[in-house]
Amino acid sequence: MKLKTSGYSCTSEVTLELISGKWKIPVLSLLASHTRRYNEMQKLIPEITPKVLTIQLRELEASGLIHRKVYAVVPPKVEYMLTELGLQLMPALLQLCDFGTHYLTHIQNQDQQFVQPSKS
Amino acid sequence: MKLKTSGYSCTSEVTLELISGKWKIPVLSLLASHTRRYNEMQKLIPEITPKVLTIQLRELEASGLIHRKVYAVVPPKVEYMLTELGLQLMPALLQLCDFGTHYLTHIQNQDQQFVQPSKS
DNA sequence: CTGTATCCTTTTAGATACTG
DNA sequence: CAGTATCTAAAAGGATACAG
Repeated sequence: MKLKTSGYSCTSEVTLELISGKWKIPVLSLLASHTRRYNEMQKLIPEITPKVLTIQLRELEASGLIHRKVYAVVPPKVEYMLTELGLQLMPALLQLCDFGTHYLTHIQNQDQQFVQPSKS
Repeated sequence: MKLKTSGYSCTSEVTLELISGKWKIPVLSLLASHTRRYNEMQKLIPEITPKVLTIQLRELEASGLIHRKVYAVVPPKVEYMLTELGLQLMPALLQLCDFGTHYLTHIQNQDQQFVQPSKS
């Protein structure tokens, strides 16, 4: 996932590209509060396979949003954490949450219009 | 692209799903300022093929972000515009732009560190 | 003018087994 | 523990031609 350097109609596409990937948001959410180890994330997101987890982590690392800290010990120990840049992404992510929440309630209320109130 | 009703770890994933698609942001950007006709958008985004443009428009319509207004005339006339909900998405989109811009300058400055200043 | 239909390529993710 | 390797499936997008 190398970021294009041109051809964007809007810089929001850059951000979108950074967080596009089925497990990027779950991973970033985990790292928002804690430093996490590989194994730990696998357990917290049981549906993700090791291959895909590795890919998502490597892409986030390559884009500079997270840092991979390797300890030279046996057995291996690797910690992942947000970078300063990754931390700066959080407000935008929160706003996406806000709209997502708004959207879900909006959709729900739309449905309600077609539900007949019970005439008790 | 039917929206899942559960299984999100965060509601930002809902929003992300709504705007994921190679041409969704360009389309939304066009509609942010004007009502647009199909043909008009094809000309403004020349790289998009009619099939894909139709798919993206239909998905945005299905998710309630845009409205498709059909005039019963010959030759056909169809106008696309943001819904109220689509309009409410704009602040989040702007914040994605902000971070995207910030990200690009950040990356650029990182590169600069490896450029040796010329010793004239 | 506003699309559809068909075929093909690319991208992304999942299943499963294995390794330093 | 922290990954790789291989194979397969599904989703997304592009090229091109055609239709009401």
